[in-house]
Amino acid sequence: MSTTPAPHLPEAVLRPVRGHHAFESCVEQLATAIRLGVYPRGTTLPAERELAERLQVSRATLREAMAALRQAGLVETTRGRGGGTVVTLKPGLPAARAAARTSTARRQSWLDSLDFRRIVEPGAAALAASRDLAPDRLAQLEEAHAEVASASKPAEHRQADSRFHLTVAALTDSPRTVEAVTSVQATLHEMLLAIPVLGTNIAHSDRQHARLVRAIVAGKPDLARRVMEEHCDDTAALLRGLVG
Amino acid sequence: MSTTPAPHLPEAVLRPVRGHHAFESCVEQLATAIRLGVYPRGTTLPAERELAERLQVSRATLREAMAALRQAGLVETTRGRGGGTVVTLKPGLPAARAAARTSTARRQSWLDSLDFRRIVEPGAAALAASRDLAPDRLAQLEEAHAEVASASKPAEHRQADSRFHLTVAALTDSPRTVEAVTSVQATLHEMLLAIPVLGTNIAHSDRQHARLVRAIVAGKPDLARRVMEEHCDDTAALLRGLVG
DNA sequence: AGGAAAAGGTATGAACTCAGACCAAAAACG
DNA sequence: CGTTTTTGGTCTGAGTTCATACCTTTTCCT
Repeated sequence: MSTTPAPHLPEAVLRPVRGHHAFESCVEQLATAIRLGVYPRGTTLPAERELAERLQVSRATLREAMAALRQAGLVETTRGRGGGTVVTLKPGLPAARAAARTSTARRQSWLDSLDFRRIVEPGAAALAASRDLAPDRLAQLEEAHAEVASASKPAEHRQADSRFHLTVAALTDSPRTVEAVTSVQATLHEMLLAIPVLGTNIAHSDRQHARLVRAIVAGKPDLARRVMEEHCDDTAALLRGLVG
Repeated sequence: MSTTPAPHLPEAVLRPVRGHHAFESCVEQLATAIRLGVYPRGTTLPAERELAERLQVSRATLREAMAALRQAGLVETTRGRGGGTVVTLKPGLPAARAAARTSTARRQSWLDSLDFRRIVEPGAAALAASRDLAPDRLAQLEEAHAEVASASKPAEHRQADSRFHLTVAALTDSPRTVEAVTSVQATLHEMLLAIPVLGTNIAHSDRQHARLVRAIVAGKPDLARRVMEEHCDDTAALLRGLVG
């Protein structure tokens, strides 16, 4: 009477429920935002009550997360009006390297991210280019690009690059797209910190960014997608060679 | 000393931590899998212990979710060896319609899903077409397509259609892609249940499915992507007109 | 018939999370 | 200079979730 469904779908569809330990999710999100440069060194995070509201957790839980960030040396906190929690992390080195040898599972997840990125970021670029963007939004894009091009130290360049990609995603006005790109950039950031940086790669990458900005500003979705695809392919080739 | 970051990124990047109430996430995932036809009527769900393992929750929590599904009339449970939990939901009507008028937030989320889908599903189709697929995987695809084409009642067709799209996603072997498509299909399913079905649309849709299958089997990523884009655009136009 | 195995059903104590109220410090404001 | 306001720090009781046992029912196999 009871049959079994074709096995390939259930296996693929059911995924672990994440978010036990709400405070871990908070730490992960905040640490990611800080490492990707959404909150650069020296900036102040939103007040605890506001952050708790945004992340939809109780302040108690958020504070645990903050304590963890503090202990990890990512932020420092001062009390009283005008106080708050300030980012102190220097962009380069820290954390993440701890798990020295990358496990097989980790590697699988990394490679998966490269595939997913190749879908999501070009799609986001095309969607952004198809939007009718107000001048101030285009200015955000140009500024993000200028920051990447002008970054001197590799670590700063890395953060500026993440910010640039997130800015492109934000131009889509699509929350789910932004979420996907954020997630992908977090993994990518992790991978890039694990390999040496090459000046040639950075220069090459910057040229692609410039082309991408032009395509988006000109409102050419197909071109924007192709440029971003090329960009993803180049990064992926580099990473697959060095971590795969 | 403490500056504030450019405002557009934090706003976009920080998203609510989901998964308070682990059992709600379980209910959502299982109900979605059942409604999308991953577990069609009459099939048996995996044993509680196995499901708990898969979803990474305790059995206690999973059982609460099962109780909810049981109470909602989606499943029935029998004890003892050979027993288990069987899907009893008839594909068509139930649930979801409760929230009659769609709130503005809901509508926003729906429109966002259409944008995100237009990125993810064509990307998944292209990736699937670029894989070197074993014959049995192609057979899964052909079978899923045959099920869509041969479904007589609209409700069954709807489930078969979801299964077809999930099968395409599964061919990518990319967990994150499958997750994205699953999520998108869940929202889409909800939307499609809220509008009347038209025979012409179904026939049109089936032709696009057929073209898609040919493109994937032939290993033509660009073609597969274009076909899927067209398919998404057509559905989106229909839905935007009827729910927007 | 009689066990072994597989499935759901039950129970318990520890840990986590929540909401809300309240305290303390420090800057801004009049 | 003192009051107000903003911000982090603290506490508490109720509700969830977890891990880990153990029990009951039913079927399959010898």
